[in-house]
Amino acid sequence: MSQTRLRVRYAPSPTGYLHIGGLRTALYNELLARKHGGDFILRIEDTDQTRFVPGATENLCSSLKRCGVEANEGVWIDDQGNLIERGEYGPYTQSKRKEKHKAYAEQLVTMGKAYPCFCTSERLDKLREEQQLMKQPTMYDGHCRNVASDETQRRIMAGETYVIRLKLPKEGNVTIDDVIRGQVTFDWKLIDDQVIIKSDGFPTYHLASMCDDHDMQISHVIRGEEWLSSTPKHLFIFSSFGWEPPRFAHLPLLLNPDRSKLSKRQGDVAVEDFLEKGYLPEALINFVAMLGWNPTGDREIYAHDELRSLFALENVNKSGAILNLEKLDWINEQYLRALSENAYLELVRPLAKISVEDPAILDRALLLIRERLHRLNQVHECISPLFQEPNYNEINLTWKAQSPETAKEILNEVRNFLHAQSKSFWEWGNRTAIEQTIKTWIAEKKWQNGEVLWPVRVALSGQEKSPSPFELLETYGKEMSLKRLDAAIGSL
RNA sequence: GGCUCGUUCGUCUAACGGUUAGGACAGCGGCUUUUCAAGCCGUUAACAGGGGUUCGAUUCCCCUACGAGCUACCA
Repeated sequence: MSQTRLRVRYAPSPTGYLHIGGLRTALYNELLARKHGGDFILRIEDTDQTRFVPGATENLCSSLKRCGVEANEGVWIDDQGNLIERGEYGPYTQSKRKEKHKAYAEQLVTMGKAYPCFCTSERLDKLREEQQLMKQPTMYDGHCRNVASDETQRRIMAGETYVIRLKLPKEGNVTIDDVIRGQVTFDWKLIDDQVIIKSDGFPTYHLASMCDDHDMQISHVIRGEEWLSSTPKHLFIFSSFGWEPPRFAHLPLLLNPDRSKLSKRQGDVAVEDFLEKGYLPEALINFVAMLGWNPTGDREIYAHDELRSLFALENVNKSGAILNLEKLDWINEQYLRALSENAYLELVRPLAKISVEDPAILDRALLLIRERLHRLNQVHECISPLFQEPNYNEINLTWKAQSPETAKEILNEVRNFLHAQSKSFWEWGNRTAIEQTIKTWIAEKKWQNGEVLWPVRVALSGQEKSPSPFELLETYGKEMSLKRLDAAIGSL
């Protein structure tokens, strides 16, 4: 086998957003390319004019970019949001290659590997109906397969609309050698004479994609399992031209909880929605990479670069995977915690969406809630209770059977004790010392921790469930802490 | 209906003929503890079924069941 350069491609259609399954396909392509020092190409397959969505290509590119799955060739979005193409095998937008496809199709016709078909869609519909009624396989009946070439010439000249279909063998079989699935065999007679040029002159996926793959010297076609059964047609195109086909690798599907093909109806599938919900791109990549493949089975967290060096296409699973969103949350937490304080704060500050007089206090609070966060979109709901004006009538300031009088008395003593503390007591980072000082003092007073700490904590947070009083004191500082204690005392 | 693919704890997975079938998430229990969260420790839980091949099958082969994909002038 010739020693060709490894070149892979991700080739989505611009019909909307980047699907989470598409992200995984793109990622596996990218991982393989990076692992072997090959090329990863992004090609846009926009041959279906009826499904084209304006802005979809930009969206696709920017979602990929945000996730760090970047092609080194093909369609690319620059920092200004402009689409550009780079590389020697362009154009990388399929509609711009229409003439090449048409020429290839005509070449197939002259070679006797394809033929023009004049059947109307009405005839085809009727045919399919009849076949279904008779429980026959629904296939094109070959009506135009053997029309004499001078007649087809005449009808084309007469302006009849037509499509071009592949003239597939009627006997024998093909076997494809899939990197992931091994050998898969199909009978030719069960494969339909696929349309390769539509009546609007545009090629279908089958022709366009394979010709482009050849022209762009793609060495491995890594795509979803839904393509497995059309691979024989693709192989036929390659062999008709005498081209060496790429290796094929069909990835298992991503599934809904009911095991059907993952769809929008059953939850989020758009990468941008996941990002919007506050999953970190690195976490999403990590998650999606583990859906169908794991380098060892005893580790869950892998950085993108590690994946690049460990990836092995032949070890990808054969069976589909349901998304375990709880695990995604967990992975996201791991990444959230691994962030440096500054990186975390910069990410999270704009999401607090509350106004706090002292920005330093807000930062401290943001750090305080970090370990309670699963997703970034929870920042606001987590942080805002800490800055709401407490309403002490709605919550229980007393611990267990404690009387309000006792609570009030204790809070008063705590207030005075705290008031008397030196400036260094209130410094950020002093949490452990704060705890120690207070606990020692409680012990000296012969109090129980609970009868002091519950009222203090509730007075500070205004919540029955909250971070510890020590953390709150450290976060709020002297002024805010005393203010809240006073307010609580006043309410009792 | 036809063709094709798939099937290890609820979920994601490890195992490439010999293991008490491992890990992770979730669940459950405990510890810690002023509450919650986190953390730590422990624990429940799987080879779809039946035939082969083999000294030995989760692993290889066949059948069945179930699930899925495809069956367009969509990709």
